[in-house]
Amino acid sequence: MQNPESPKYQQQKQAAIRAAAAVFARKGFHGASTTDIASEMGIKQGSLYYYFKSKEEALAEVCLYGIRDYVQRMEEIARDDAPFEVRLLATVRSHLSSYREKNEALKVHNDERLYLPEIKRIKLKQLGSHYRELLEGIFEQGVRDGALREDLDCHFAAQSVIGICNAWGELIVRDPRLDVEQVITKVNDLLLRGLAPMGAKA
Amino acid sequence: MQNPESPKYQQQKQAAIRAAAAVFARKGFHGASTTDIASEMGIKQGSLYYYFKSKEEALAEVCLYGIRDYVQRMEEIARDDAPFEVRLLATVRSHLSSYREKNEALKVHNDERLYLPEIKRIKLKQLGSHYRELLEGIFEQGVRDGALREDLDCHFAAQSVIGICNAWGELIVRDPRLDVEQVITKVNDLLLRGLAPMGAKA
Amino acid sequence: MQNPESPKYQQQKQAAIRAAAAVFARKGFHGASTTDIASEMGIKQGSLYYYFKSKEEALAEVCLYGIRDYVQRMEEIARDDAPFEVRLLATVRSHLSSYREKNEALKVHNDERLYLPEIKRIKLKQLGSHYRELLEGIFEQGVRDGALREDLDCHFAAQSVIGICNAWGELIVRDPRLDVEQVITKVNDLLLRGLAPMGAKA
Amino acid sequence: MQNPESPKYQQQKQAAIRAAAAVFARKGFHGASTTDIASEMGIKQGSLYYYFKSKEEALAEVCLYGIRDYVQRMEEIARDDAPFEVRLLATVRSHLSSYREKNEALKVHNDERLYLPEIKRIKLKQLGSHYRELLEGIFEQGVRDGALREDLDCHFAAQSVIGICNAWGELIVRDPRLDVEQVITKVNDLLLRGLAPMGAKA
DNA sequence: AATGAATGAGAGTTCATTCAT
DNA sequence: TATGAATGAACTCTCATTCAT
Repeated sequence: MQNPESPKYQQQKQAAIRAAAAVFARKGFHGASTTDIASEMGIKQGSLYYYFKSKEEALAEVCLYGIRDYVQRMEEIARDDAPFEVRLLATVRSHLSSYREKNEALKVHNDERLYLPEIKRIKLKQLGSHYRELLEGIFEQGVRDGALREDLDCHFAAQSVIGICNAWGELIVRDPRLDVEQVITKVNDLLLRGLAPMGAKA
Repeated sequence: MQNPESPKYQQQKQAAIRAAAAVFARKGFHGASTTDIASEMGIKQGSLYYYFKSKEEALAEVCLYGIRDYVQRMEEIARDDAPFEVRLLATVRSHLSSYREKNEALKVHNDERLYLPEIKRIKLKQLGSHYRELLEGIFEQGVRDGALREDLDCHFAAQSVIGICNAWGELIVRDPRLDVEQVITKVNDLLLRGLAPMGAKA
Repeated sequence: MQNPESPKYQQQKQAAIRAAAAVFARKGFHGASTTDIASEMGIKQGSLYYYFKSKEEALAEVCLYGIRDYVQRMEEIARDDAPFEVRLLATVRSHLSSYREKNEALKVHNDERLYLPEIKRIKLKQLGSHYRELLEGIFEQGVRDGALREDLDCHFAAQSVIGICNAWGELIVRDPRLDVEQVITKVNDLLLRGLAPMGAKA
Repeated sequence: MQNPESPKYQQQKQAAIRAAAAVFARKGFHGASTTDIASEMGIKQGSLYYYFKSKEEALAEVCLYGIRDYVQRMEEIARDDAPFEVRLLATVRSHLSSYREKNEALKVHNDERLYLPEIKRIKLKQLGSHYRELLEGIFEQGVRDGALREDLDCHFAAQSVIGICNAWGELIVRDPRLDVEQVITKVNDLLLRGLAPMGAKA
């Protein structure tokens, strides 16, 4: 809207995005009202429109906010030259701790982004694809290094990692008592070694 | 509401549930209107109330419908006395083919059931817990049989299986070209053996 | 909306259009609220949307209603093979009595139609142009017959007739005590003979 | 509000009135927003209230501005001792060139003044009546001088002149290519001599 | 002299729900 | 068994207005 440099404005806008994320995560996009969001951040409903042009735009901004540094962290992991096991663990940790540490924006991105019109989803799609490609690259490297099976379907593997992390992410969000670090370890272990005992036949 | 035994009524009621499932899956509970549901089944909006007392009840019935025979199939699998590998595969197959074969009700159960008031969710919770417990039982049996690692956290494992199946289920629903049988095989394999090559150190 | 054949629906829709016309005439399009319109026709605000998709559509329908038989009457006058003086009088009479007899829709058309988006104004434009062309045709015939000056600018004349009639129309609407028949006579006379005495030099 | 004498203030106030006139003319009183007006004059919305106590007051000032020197010019014409034909032409010219030369305030006065509360319209009414009376006086003088028909209804004539001028005024505002001087001539001629050929019977 | 920020009232619109028929 | 008609509450969004700075 106005002077987007004003620090006060920037700060409030951030608060608005976080409030929207919290409410969307709790009630879903259509189930959440702008009154909910406004009162979550302690202003009146009409004032919300000082920060968002529309409820839909609020969703767009939350989704972007949710996925942005999630992708960025993956870029760092991909850039890093560590062995596969380290990078997988980093990936799982980054993904799962997003759900606990930061806020609910990632969950909102996963669950509600489809309610955005195609055109507002382009950027999100790019980021999502980018994430998956980076992850696939890590898997391909893992195959070359012998850290993964030769016949691995890297696309399938990447989707599965994302899927299982999102599933546990939801559980983490819903149950605040869950020990995230422990979940991270177990997910990582499951992904690497599966459930069967070592040396079991295929 | 009268004559709820009449076969015509039963038949239309089923159609109503399926229509609601389709629409809820597509637009979410709050995003779907009763007009959407009615027109999906080819009747007028007001007529819906002949089959559902309220929109919320429609959701409840869809969720129940979605999870009921999903649980039932799990009961059959659990009752069966097959080796663990067979039962895991059966579980994954049952779960994933639900998404393709039957209808969208399971997805609706997963994504929208939280919008039901606590009281209408009791039955669903029971069924869900029952499912998880059956699955955990299968895992425990697998541990005893030596088909799974001794130190396996069976609760974690069950949740993970459910999570990864739901994740792939969403992908299956969204992309009709996916080869479900292939996904089943790969998911099953990933769960059993993980991504690392055989004989890799822990 | 629904079965547009239902006589009840048609009847109520007419009432809605007339109510909207009255309110728009009184308060202008932007100054009128849908609550005003609804209460003018004795229903609740939300129910208005059973008859109009939007307030804007209500305006469109009022305008169309206002101009439609106004044009139609002009077509009859144009078709008729009467001498010019008769047809001019008929035109003025038709135009001015519209304002008194029928309703406020013509005034709304004149004053508010510009608030419609271009696309909803096409039909109105056609009708308006048609009206003016018919009137110009009458003037051209009058020139040929010698009832009008040879050098008359028929386009100018038509616009002027329309303009002066609309101006008196507004006065008629605003002041119910005005004797319309007398106004008709005087306007007709002014148009034909002007203000100057007979035989005055140009 | 302080220092209303400061020349800068006076200048900006004039700009505000002109901006409001332009916007009201384009969108109507209710259709125009204070943001529109502010941005038309290049300031921010809140700053408008430095010049107007309220939007309604802005309308009042625009109307007054629009009609004031319109009346004043009429006073000059009335004071002048010219023959009737000269004064009529001067009247028409003054009225129509207002629409082109000055600004949109006169149109706003004509179309929107009724949205002012009775009390704020008193002054306008006085001015309008004064104008009409002056014009009627001119007509009465014309009758006495033999420049007009003996039986002329001067009130009717004055209203008609005003009406036809306003009608053409709207056309002038809407179509910038119209040759105003030509319209003036033709309107004047129509008023004086009517449409019929010289010497036609009544 | 002007603005950024906020507000509260009211707008148009949608929609779950009811009910006579 | 189904529908047309209506309703009232909730919702998103706009906007005139205020005021500290």
